[in-house]
Amino acid sequence: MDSNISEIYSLIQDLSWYFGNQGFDGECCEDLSLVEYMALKKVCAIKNITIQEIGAALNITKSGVSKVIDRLEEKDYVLREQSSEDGRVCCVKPTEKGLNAVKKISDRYSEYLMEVLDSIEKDLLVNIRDVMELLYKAIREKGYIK
Amino acid sequence: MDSNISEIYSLIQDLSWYFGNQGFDGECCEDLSLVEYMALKKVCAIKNITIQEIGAALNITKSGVSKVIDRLEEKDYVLREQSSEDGRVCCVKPTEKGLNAVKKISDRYSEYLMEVLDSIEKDLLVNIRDVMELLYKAIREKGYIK
DNA sequence: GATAATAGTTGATGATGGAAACTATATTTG
DNA sequence: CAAATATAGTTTCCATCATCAACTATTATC
Repeated sequence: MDSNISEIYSLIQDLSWYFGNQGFDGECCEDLSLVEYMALKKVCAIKNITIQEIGAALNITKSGVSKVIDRLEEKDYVLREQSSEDGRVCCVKPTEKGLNAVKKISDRYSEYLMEVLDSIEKDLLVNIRDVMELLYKAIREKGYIK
Repeated sequence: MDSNISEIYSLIQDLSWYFGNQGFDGECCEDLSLVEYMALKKVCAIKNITIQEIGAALNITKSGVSKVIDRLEEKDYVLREQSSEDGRVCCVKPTEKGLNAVKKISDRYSEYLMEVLDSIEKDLLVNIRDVMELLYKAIREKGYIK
């Protein structure tokens, strides 16, 4: 086992903890939980996304997604709409409030990251982005660990 | 706002989702939840760690940690021991089973990562590790986002 | 048209984390 | 040294939230 791999794994895990539920504090995110925010991001990113698509993207059951969308709809971040092509399908769209919230939270986190990476040189920053991108794409292609 | 920062933020968040609760599946991890595993890792890494130290490391309350340790102790992954120096303090130690579990799970994830990073060159791997390390250290120094 | 398949919702249940009250021990103070 | 205060950890109550299985509504198949 390449020791670099073990170290990378451990670093990702610890990093993930910071950006997971424990690091994601209600205060900086309006009234959104992490999963609500993740779902909202998908809704904003993909036009007319369905319940099951959100579930596939976030690795949660359709039942779980349905309730997340309930909450988001109740708080006026998204709207449900029946698909005109298939009456069984529920298309989810962001409201103006939803779009704004995603932007605001994203900005807040970026600002935090900017402070964190303050002393780091520009070209190294590009390198970080490239590395993260490569890593994420590879993992996404591979799918969730089973 | 440097667009690299926004992209890095977004990548970390998505990556974190994979390695957070949603990607951490009971099947590959004995009977441990993510928080249980994270706590167990701390217990294995730091000799005679206390409840509050675990809480500080994982950003959860002492009440929460107490219950996580309850579960870990019940499943025989850790032991509680009263500190000889201060009777109020509870030192937590891993059992043999606990040590083995951490190793096994860590290996399982590393194996997954190895498959993911299969096609990547050795020197780029070192680069990835360095970047992740830099990022993690910077974030840890900064503390949790508030 | 009847049957099967599919998308989404709902009710019951279980896991789990936080706040506040509580216990036990240690430290400070008069 | 006894009382008051502080601290570490536990427990109780409660809120959140995800899953499973059953259900509804719609579409596809035969």
